Amino acid sequence: MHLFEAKDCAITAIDLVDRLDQQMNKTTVYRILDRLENSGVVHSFIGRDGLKWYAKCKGCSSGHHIDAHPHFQCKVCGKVDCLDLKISIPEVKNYKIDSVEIFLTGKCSDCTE
Amino acid sequence: MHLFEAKDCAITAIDLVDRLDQQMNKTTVYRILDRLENSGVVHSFIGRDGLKWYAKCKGCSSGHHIDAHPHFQCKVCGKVDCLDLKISIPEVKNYKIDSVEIFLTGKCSDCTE
DNA sequence: ATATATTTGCAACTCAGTTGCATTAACAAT
DNA sequence: ATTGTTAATGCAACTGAGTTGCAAATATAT
Repeated sequence: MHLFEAKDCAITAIDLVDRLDQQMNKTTVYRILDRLENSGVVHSFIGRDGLKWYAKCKGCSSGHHIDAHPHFQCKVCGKVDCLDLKISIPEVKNYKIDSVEIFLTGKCSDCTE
Repeated sequence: MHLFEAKDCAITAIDLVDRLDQQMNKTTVYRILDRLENSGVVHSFIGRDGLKWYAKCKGCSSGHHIDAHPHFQCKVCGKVDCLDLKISIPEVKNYKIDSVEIFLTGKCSDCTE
């Protein structure tokens, strides 16, 4: 049932909806994604185009996602990867920081000729 | 004409559209924002809700925005600020990084009781 | 004054995501 | 097994930010 989250890189919600079109309804996909996110199986983030991306969690727990790992989108092929990289955000005066989201763009190795 | 970008913190596109409803058309606002962004006067980023935010640039040049400064949204009041903070992203093997976008959430000083 | 290019307004459209509601499936309890 | 209750699904209609096409208006140049 929830097995379809075995993708290694990130995927957009609509992409999943389209891919599962034969098997289940749009609404159902969105609802399952919500549930998976709340239970800490996947995490989501918003790309520069405003689309919602999903990727499976490694170090996240339900309720609190460790969002500190950056996401990288290749400008050429459009693929999005979770980078296994720890970025530390310094304390900022007057701001109590709860969550961190980092979105990088550039060129992935596949597209670097 | 372009003077309305004197806001100190960030503002959403729709918010601007609504605020300027009496003075100009929705489409015009979006087009002016596009132009302002391309000419390096403002920069834009996408919030967790998928909305487009705009804020005026300090160290950006047209064509290449210095996006390395983080944006912070207060979970209580919803306000978004540009933080004057330089985050360095380490080199990552197999990834050529062009742009960096950092979105933080938490509590701002106004909302910390 | 005429021609050309740029800017604006309006309406209709797009499309990712949501909502309401009826239907079905899952699971208990008697 | 049968009824009752809860959760999961499907479908259609909606929402709302952002876009597009095109005509009208303004500006700029010749």
